Amino acid sequence: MNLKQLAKELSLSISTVSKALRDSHEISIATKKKVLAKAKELNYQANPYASSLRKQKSKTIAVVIPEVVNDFFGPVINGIESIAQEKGYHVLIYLTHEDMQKEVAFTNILQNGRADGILMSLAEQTTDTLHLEALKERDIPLVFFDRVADNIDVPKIITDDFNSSVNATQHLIDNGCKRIAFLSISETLSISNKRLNGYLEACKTNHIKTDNNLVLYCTGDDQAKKDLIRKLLSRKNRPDGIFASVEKLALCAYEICEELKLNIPDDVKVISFSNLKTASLLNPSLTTITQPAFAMGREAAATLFKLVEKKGHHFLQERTVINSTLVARNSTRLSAPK
Amino acid sequence: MNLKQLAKELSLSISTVSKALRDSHEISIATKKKVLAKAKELNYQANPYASSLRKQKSKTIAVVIPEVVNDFFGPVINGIESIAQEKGYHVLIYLTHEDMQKEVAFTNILQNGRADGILMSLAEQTTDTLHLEALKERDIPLVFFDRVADNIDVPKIITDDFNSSVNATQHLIDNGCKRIAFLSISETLSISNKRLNGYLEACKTNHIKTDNNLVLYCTGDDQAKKDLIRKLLSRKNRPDGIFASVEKLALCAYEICEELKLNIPDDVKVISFSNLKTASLLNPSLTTITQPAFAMGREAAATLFKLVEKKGHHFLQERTVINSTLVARNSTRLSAPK
DNA sequence: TTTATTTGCGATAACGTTTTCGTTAAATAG
DNA sequence: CTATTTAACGAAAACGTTATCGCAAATAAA
Repeated sequence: MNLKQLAKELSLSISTVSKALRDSHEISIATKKKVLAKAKELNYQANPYASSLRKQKSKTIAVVIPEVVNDFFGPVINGIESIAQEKGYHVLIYLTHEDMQKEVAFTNILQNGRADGILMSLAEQTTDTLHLEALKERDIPLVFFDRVADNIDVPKIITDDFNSSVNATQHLIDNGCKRIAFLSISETLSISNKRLNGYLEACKTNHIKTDNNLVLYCTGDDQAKKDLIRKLLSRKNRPDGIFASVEKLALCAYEICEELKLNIPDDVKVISFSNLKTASLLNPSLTTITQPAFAMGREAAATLFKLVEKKGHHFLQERTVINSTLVARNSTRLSAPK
Repeated sequence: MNLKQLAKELSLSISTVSKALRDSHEISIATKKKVLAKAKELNYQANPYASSLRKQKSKTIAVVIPEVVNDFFGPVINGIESIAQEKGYHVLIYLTHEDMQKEVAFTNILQNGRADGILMSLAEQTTDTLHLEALKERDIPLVFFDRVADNIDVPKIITDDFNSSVNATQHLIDNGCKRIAFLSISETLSISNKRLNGYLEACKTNHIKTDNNLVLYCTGDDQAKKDLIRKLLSRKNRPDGIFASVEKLALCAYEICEELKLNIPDDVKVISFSNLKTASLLNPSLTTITQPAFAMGREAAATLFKLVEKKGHHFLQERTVINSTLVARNSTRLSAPK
């Protein structure tokens, strides 16, 4: 069922039917009604590809993220999707699995207009940003969230990584930690470094010794991450506090502690950036810095749509910060003195 | 940058360039090389909408699921996406949020050829299936997974719901439960009923009394679900075992137990269909029936592509069953006799 | 040499929309 | 009563591909 057939059924021209369906003022109300009725009767649906081709707009956005089985990216997608639904947009999803090669491949694919805009959170491994510049050059609307590329001049939706990290570290210190390890995911990612800097700052303020051996860059697969953490916690002078910059690392730490029979929080306290739904049900419940994932998703999508719809293109804030909140639970509870 | 411009640069016709890019045998190797080189140089990317319009194929599949913040649907998406990536397909995602109206809206939208095929898992609330029949009528390839519509004649990827439920119930009984409650999500969904029947069967076999009051249909939002469970666990003759048919209900039960100061597993044992990554880290660790989510996603996608590519259309198995595994943990641990 | 066949390429017609322009007839203005 | 505008519609040209032809020239077969 296409316009041609519909037009024939109505004994009208294609253009009239098309205009009627789009509620053009050129068409009389009477014909509009007839057309609408017939369209509904025959269950006519415009071909999206013909439409997109002609209008050079696809009503589609692309979301490029590292993974989806994740209590941060999941709610972000919810946020994005909720706005997209309101606007009648479609959402394409691309998972990099933390692989920069895939990220590059996706951005290349997305240079051909398949999506009207792109929402993106970088892979751990992403170091250079040529592929992102290419998108910028092609003038494809782009918005980063969470894991942003600082050097690319597009809107970014982030949380207050530095301050949150200061607070998290302070929280560990306040609860008695003297030797705190920081678990990072990347040496290059801006978000990692901001969090690291917050940690370093808080240590400095509190005259806590920082040590390169206490900063772990946990890359690779789960096993590799766990091996690193196991080594850290097996040292003679192991840390008494762990600050995980992402959720997965906190869970790895939990598993290793169980394996090594280390008690959380008595032997080692754990705090993490995390949106884990089950944080309060863990053994022990996990103290988290919870990011406003859903809000970030909504904000990112809303910002992207402003770009796509070219309204005040140049007045968009470069970066939008939505604060995280620290939720203290048992994994950082003050231990009774021995 | 389009074919026309590329052709002009090469002093060739549009059709020659097009064929060269698609590696047609009609074109000499020499020209092919020239064309490929120029295309790479000018970073030419075919317009996907023009292509789709012409070929009546979009290289896109749609995934319609209830939610994404979920340790079952998340891995399923991974599975789907992994196959889609191999095949060079794009993935559209639509979230129903368990709302049948949205499910209907999405299926209507997807009747216009935007996607070459659809993967779907029904919403809790989905009762009638007219919207699904419509898809079938339009001959749009469709594959169900997990939450399937039994009466629609398309391939279905499921787990052994009945047997798994029998085993789960038996596990509770073996560990001392005499009075087991079943938490369901829907009165109509086929998957819910299969799981319920497995539970009923096991109870019958073991001469355990079943009682309508022990079967809870937990619909509505989280609060509503919790209210129902709270009421269940506050009864004078409360159950000593809970079988949650989905993960979320197990988590609600955990929260209510904490609220009511009920000890798991001593006061009440809990088992659940669940793919929770943190199941082993919970307090207490949760006994689960773990579904092969990733494999189901891959299988569903692979099946869909067979339909889309029309190879042996009619020889596809109606239903593919991939077994779940029961992982016993502390939430069902045999309690010491009082 | 003549006749077939193959090789390599170009013109052109779709695919189903949207949109710009005409074109007519009726309504309004002068 | 003419002149001009407006209202309502249709014809046709895009949008960027792909695929079906057609057509030479080159090669092979007779």
